[in-house]
Amino acid sequence: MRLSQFHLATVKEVPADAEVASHRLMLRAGMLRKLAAGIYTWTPLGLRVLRKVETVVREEMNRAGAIEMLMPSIQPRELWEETQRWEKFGGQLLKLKDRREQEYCYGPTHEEVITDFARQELKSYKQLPINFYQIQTKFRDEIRPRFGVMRAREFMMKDAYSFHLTPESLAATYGVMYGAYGRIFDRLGLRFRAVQADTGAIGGNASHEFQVLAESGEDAIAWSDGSDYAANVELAEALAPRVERPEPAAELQRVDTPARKTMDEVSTFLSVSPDQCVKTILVRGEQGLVALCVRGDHEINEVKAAKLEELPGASVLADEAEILKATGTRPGFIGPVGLPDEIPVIVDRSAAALADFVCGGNAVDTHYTGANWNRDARITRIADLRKVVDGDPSPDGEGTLHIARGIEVGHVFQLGGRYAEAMNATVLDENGKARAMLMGCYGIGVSRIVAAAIEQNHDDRGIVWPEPMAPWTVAICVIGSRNGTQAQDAAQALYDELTGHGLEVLLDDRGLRPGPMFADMELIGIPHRIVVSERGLEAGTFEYRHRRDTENRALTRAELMERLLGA
RNA sequence: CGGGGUAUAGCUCAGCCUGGUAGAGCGUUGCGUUUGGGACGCAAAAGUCGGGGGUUCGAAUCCCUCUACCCCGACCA
Repeated sequence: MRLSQFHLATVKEVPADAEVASHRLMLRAGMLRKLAAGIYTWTPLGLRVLRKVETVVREEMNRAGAIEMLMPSIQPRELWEETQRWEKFGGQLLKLKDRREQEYCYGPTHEEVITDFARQELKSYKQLPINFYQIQTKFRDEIRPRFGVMRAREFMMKDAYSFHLTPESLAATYGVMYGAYGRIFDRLGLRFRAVQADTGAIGGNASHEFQVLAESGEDAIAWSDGSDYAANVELAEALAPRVERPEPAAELQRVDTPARKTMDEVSTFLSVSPDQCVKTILVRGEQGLVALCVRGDHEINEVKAAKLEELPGASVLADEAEILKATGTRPGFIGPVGLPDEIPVIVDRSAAALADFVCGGNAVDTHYTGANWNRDARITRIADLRKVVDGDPSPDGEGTLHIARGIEVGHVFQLGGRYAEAMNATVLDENGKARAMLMGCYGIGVSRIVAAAIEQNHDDRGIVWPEPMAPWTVAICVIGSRNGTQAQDAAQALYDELTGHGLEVLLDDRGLRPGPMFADMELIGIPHRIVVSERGLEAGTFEYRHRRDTENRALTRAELMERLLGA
């Protein structure tokens, strides 16, 4: 590509509210233009990168035996009623009406559409297993879109759906997809981890997330330094402490703690370490209020809490009025001692191992000290309720957990029978009996990968693309082109030769001064840069510099070819 | 959904508190100089100050309202 014939749209300034590196750099490099909140135009430059990612994904999906297709982005309400997700999916579902008042949504995912397709197309177990995929624009009406395409509302996604007669077949395809995902992120040159994950709104059994490691990531992942265990913190199990609960040694005592509501305030005021305190929160589930207790230095894990049998369905934090009515106190002073009998008290494993602890006094401005389970406070049940923290033992018994941040770029699920059953998608088995199919689903955030790659690969001059994602592999910069055609001719010849070898080359023939030209090439992150100048030509060399280098090196044409084309 | 903020030239922003007829940098156009790390000079084009309403002799500026965008929170007591 001759740059004079392209639309390169780099800019010097970027809005003050572009916070993360990838967002700023994508705007500066002119890959993106914002159209509305969470909705972006991909410029010609941005699209080249997006296509690179798509290509790798497509090749690996095909290699793994998945079959590409394309489903509509607009989906009828009726289909979503069949799985009850028209209501359950929540505010992220963008709903639309046509001129006849028929209702639709813009697809945030395609389980319903593919299952509908499958129930019409697949009739026999002999057609199974089969795995369909598409690469397509999706829309989720995020509460707070941010960080550019990292958390956009409209985004590009690859989604695949497999169909099976048996759990063994599903597990086999799941394994194949898991392997394909690893290859995709390896090929793209990303540092990532596959972690055990919660299945969330989509539902199902086994599930892994593929997380690109980055400080700016919105997800927290727990990994063990003694094994290959890794899990989303939502899922990571917090083991019970190895020590037995000590015998009570202190008297239960009510103490005044005026206006000390938070754990920090209480522990400072009473000079007691937070790990000798119990904090209690009240949540309202479908069956009434439930008290959840964790140690003062721990936090409740909402995903784990939602799985408690005492809290079926949706639950929310109790409001002040409810708390006052049930306990006679306000938030900040709730404790397990003397709670009404009808409120179940679910205690985290670590909190349950405490003796002589501090907890809320169930009266405004008071706490208890010297409280003990059983003697002073009921335990309905002990459960794993808290988020794991750095330094916890690994759930597999090997090593210690650490917390890292990641950007979720892929997610694989074994969905099981849920959707096929709800939508009556069956095939006949060997005995001629109709059986609901089992499903797997496998997503990759194609546009998010572009942002994630930049988070991992940039410096103060701009983007440093992993080669497979770069918009071009080689940039040729011409210096002194106004003074004559010698350098221009040499650059053109070099361009022709490299292009002839199948390289994607960008020839900067804009005739700019060197400063702006180099700055642009570095900003947009082209891996290899060659400078063609009169000076070099006289010496019989070209000037070469890799994007990661800080020094130029003078190479002969042969040396240059060897470097770029391999031996 | 709650709270806060912003909206002024193509872009990034100042001006608003204290009302008096519109500014800067970058970019763009023309001419000249310059040509190895975001050059310089001269000249120029470019804004219904987000929309609507009000107060006032006079509104970018004060008030009301609508819209869009951004930030924080919305389960840690």
